[in-house]
Amino acid sequence: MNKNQTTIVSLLKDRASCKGCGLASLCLPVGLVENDIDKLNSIVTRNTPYHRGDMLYNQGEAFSRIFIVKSGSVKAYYEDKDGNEHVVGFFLPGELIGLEAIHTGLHSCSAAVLETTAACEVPFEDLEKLSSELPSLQHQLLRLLSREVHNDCGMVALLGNNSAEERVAAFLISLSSRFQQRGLSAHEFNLSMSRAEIASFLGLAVETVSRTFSRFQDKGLLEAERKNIKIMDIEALNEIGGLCASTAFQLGQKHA
Amino acid sequence: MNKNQTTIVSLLKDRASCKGCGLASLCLPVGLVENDIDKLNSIVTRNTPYHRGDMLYNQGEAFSRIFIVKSGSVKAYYEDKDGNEHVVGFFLPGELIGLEAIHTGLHSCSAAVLETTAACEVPFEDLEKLSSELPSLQHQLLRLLSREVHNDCGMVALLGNNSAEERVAAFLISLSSRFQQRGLSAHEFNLSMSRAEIASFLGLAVETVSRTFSRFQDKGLLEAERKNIKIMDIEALNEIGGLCASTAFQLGQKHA
DNA sequence: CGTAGTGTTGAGTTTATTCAATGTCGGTGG
DNA sequence: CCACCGACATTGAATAAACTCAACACTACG
Repeated sequence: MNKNQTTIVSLLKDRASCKGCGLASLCLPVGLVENDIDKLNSIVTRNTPYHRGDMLYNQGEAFSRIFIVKSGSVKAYYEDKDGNEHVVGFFLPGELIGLEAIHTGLHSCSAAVLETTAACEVPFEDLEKLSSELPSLQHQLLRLLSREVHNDCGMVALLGNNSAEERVAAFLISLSSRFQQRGLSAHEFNLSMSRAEIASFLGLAVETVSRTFSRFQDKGLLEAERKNIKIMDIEALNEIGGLCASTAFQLGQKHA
Repeated sequence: MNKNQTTIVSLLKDRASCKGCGLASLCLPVGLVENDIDKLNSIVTRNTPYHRGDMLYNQGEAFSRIFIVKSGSVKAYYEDKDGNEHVVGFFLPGELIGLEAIHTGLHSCSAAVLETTAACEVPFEDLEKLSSELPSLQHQLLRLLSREVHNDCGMVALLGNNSAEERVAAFLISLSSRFQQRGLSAHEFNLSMSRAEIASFLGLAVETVSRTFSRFQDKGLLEAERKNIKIMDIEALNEIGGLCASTAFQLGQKHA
């Protein structure tokens, strides 16, 4: 991981004015003063918690606002003409949801909450307006969009060229590093998504994901007890999921 | 295709001040007046033509500027630790190159010119500065980044869930529609990329791409004479490469 | 306690891959 | 001008990886 990618959350987490506001992702690492943060705060809505199955938005819906995950997790998925669901990303705390819709003004996928989740929303029009007043906010917004592009490129490379084992390893490493970034354990965590959702995201069959978990377990790389994952040998996983390890690609992570 | 996605190129192509300047993609469909376009022009460098094999930037290099394709084509690819090349996108006229690097400040992939190509470059720092002065330019920049995110989501969905035939069909349809957007024929065009590059991008073996072309030809869907492609039955191809047809996803197209 | 949802495991099949051979185009030099 | 070479493309046959189908296990929840 790049040093200057250090999440803004950690940099701001003890700033009284921003503590727990969920805006950390949008506050530039440097540059946003208290006064600016107040302005940002004023356009943000803090919603009551969402629950498993709640929708942040639906495919085809008009785009008006983006969401920032404060805690919990969300999946983005696309439903094809036959009604099959295809997961295109997972969002963890600090990540932005809905950026794919700016350009058309319509959401091309749906966003569903995976577990009890706190998220705030920002009307995009207001955010855009504020961004032109605050160059550092504009900069951060561009960076977050770019990060998304970057991560998606990594996914394209992974899906295009890697085996089931490599995909699963890369996925686990990505989650691990994202949890670590938020100050959580990099070695033990809970999966909020089902095997089927992981499979869909990685372009594999459920059975293949399950088998791969088992094989990793047999090799002593991890211990998987349903949703609970304990990574025992992160080095070895890194070796297998080499693509993202060897580059700046950070898979599955949708935003900073 | 969405009506309000109409390319800016077409909207601006007979504006004297912007004609052939390559900036059409950045000029907001509405909102940028002559004076603003002059400002934009002043930060843009017009390079002498590039030739097959020329690099716009290399993986790992520091990010400083973005490129806009005026004519020709460019591939973006990522080289893994074993030296294997993985194509992550193709850029056609009007599209922006290098956006993936904003967030880290380093290019995570390389951009190589596929045929004689004209492209201009814009220092990103200047572009960012100008964007905070011109809200409509900021808006357009965000839209272009979002479009990239959107398209990459489509690629993830395609690579994750579709067969070789579906991928190749979707790829051809994407090219066709992009050529059409630029006022070229949607039914007959030249591929500037090799079968190997297509295969890498679609996550297939060269042989599979070749066989798929042959099968489409046998079915009368197209006539492929090496680089020259004639699409005979675009409806049927649309049917096969259904993913992108049924949604707003526009595969492989990196930017507006 | 039973049921539905989710996850795991096994067996056979399918799809795309790999390996290998052959064909075609475009350029270069005799 | 033609022959030759290398890069690229196509085709065939055998292989391997992941998929599908099917059965079974576990857990959670009513």
